[in-house]
Parts: sequence; structure tokens; C-alpha cells
Amino acid sequence: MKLGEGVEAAIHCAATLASVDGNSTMPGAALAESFGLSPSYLLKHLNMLTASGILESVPGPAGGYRLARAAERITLLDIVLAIEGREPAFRCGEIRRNGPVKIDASAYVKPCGINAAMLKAERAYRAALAEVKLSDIVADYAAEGDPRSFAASCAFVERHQRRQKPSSTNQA
Amino acid sequence: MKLGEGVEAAIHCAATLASVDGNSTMPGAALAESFGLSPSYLLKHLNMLTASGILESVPGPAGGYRLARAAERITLLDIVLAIEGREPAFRCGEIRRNGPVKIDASAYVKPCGINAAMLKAERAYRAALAEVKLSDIVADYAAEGDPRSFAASCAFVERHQRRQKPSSTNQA
DNA sequence: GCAGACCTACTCGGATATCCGTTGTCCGAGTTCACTTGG
DNA sequence: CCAAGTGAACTCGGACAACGGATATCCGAGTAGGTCTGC
Repeated sequence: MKLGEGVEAAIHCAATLASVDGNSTMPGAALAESFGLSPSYLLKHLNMLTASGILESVPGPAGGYRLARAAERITLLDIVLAIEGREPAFRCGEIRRNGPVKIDASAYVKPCGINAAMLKAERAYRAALAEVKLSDIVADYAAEGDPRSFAASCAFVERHQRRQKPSSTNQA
Repeated sequence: MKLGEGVEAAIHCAATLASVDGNSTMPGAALAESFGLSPSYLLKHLNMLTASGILESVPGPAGGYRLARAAERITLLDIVLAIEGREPAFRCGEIRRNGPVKIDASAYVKPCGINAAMLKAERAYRAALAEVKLSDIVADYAAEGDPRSFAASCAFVERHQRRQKPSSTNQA
């Protein structure tokens, strides 16, 4: 029962990316600098978020990352599952079958009650995470957080975000 | 977000121990055999349960393990915390402070909103586990489980449990 | 002056080492039962 | 015949390796922009 450190980094990065303009991007190196993390390692987590469809990546000198959809449609559960994997934490190994007395498989058609209880608890965990949207995190930070810290974050984002083809043909 | 294998073993062993008589004990080797586990490794987990006050251990040839209190007063949460540790799965590293712009510590008196959301979800998880008592697991197993498997388990327990005050040396 | 091609710089992405935790195993401390032996 | 001492066997407990995954790092593929050259 231990979450990797990447989860915290991923959520912070996603919250930061929620503050960038429409289709602008922010390089991974800037995000790493923003939190004092290793750029090379953060790339791995950002890549996982991209693979899960939470972020979009743009290559090239003016490239970077941006949210793949609105912050209101991204929950903490999405990010946690993207980093930690979608399979449940408790995996029933069916050790009840491994005893010395071998019984026919028909005796185990019913799912293990222990497994059911553990999965039920995990559903509660995931439900609680699914209720928190990324926009809630940002709004809470803007409202409850210290104004100095919030202003510094906004300035950092403004300084490092890169606009994607401001007057190009592909503009919707 | 991954629980160790020992959690499943610990819950199964605790449920098995709930079926032994009042102050009788069952050796760890018998429990390991009951689930096809490594005896040496299971001892480590049983020892953790003992250290947490869930089990009691009796040394000596007629020794073994037994529940330290009634099965109605043992929850799945107790067992999970005993094996996995009591600290929460999400540990806020306060990476928001590690940015390039150093801000006075007074800006971070408020707890991190992300940390609050993650801990809230974990409280829901633990609350769900705390609602399931070990006696519920046993009762569900007796009621819903296959009669053959249940009978085999009872026979196994009956064959391996050791009474602490043997008044008769009747052994098959 | 302008268009095209080339070159550079910057980005992400995956492949590669390193470190820590869980897994798995072993041997030692302690206790109770059974046997032996002396009264 | 009975009781105390002795030995042994069985138990738990903690200390000692081995594997796997998370952590951390580096180098390569790809792209956009800037620059140079020819027209």
C-alpha cells in the first residue's frame, strides 16, 4: 500500500498545465524546474499521462505538453490510474485452492469473500478520487493558497508557455 | 498502489484461526500447509500480526497462534495496517516548495490541496475496510462458500489445532 | 528582394543502469513433553 | 511405585540472501525555426 512519487509529480504538473492558455504548450524541462525534479525522470511520467490520453505532446523546438481535454473532465483518478496502472491493488491469488486437500474446481465458482471486500474498499477509494476534478484542485489553489505562491506560479507559466502557431492555418 | 502478497495470506490465516476453539492454537506450519505457502515466509507475516496485537503466539511443542481477541473485534483494516504499515499510501513531498522561486515558508502554512484530496480518498478506503469484521468473513464463507471446501477447512483445523491444557492424549 | 534548401537547436520517446523494498530462506532462543533414573 | 532431573523435539523469533519494480539517467528520432545561397 504505497503510491509512487510520480503520482504527486503528475498531479502537480497536470494542475500547472491547466493554467496554460488554450492550445499553448509547456516543455517538460520547465515543469521539472518548477518543482525541482529530475527532467529526465519526469518525462517518463508525463509520457504515461500522454499514453493514457490525459496530456498531448507536441514535438519540436516550440513543443511541449498540454492537457488533452478540459480540466473539468480530468479527475484525480484518471491521473492515479495512468501512473500506477489500472489493475486493483489487491490481487486475489486464490490461495484457498492451494491447500493439501484438492477439491474440484466447481467448489470455487463463488468469488472469494475476502477479494470482494477488498475490491469494494478499493471502489470506494477510486470513487472518492473520481469526485475530485483537476479544475477543483486549481480553483482551490487559487482561492485557498497563498497569493504570493499563486502569483509566482502564474508568472512561471506565463514565462515558459509556448504558443502553437499563433497565426497559422490550423486555428479553430 | 500495490498491496503485498502477505495481506491475502494474513487475512486467510486470521479467518482460519477464527475457527479454532477458545484458547487452542494452530502452528504456523499448519497454516502454511493449508494454503500452500512457504512456512518460513508466512512466519514473518504472522509475526507482524502478533506485533500488532491481532494474534497471540505460544512457543513450545504444543504452541502456535491464536486470535488475541474475538473475531468480532478484528477488522480487515487492522490486518491490512498490520502488514502494510500504518502510514498513508500517498506521501506529500511538498514539491511545490522546491521550485526555482523561493518563497517564504509562511506561504505554505495551508496544507496542500492535493494531499488533502488524496488523504480523503484513503480515509474512505480505510473506512470501507474497517466496516468488515473478521467474523463477517467467516460467516460469509460458511454461508456462501461451497460446503465441501468449508468441511475440508474445518477438518483441517480440527486436525491441527493444539489445546493448551491437554486432558486426554487422544490422537489419531 | 524572394524562395528554396540546408543546418542547427530544441523537443519528446525509448532503451539503459542503479537503488530500495518485497520476497524467500535459514539458523538460533525458548519452552514443553517424554524418558530415564534414583529414592 | 513415584518423583525429580535430563534430554530431545517442536515451536516462534530475528538475522541473512535474492529477485522485482520503482527510481534515475542518458542517448537517439523527429520537428520547427533560423540562416545561407542561388535566382
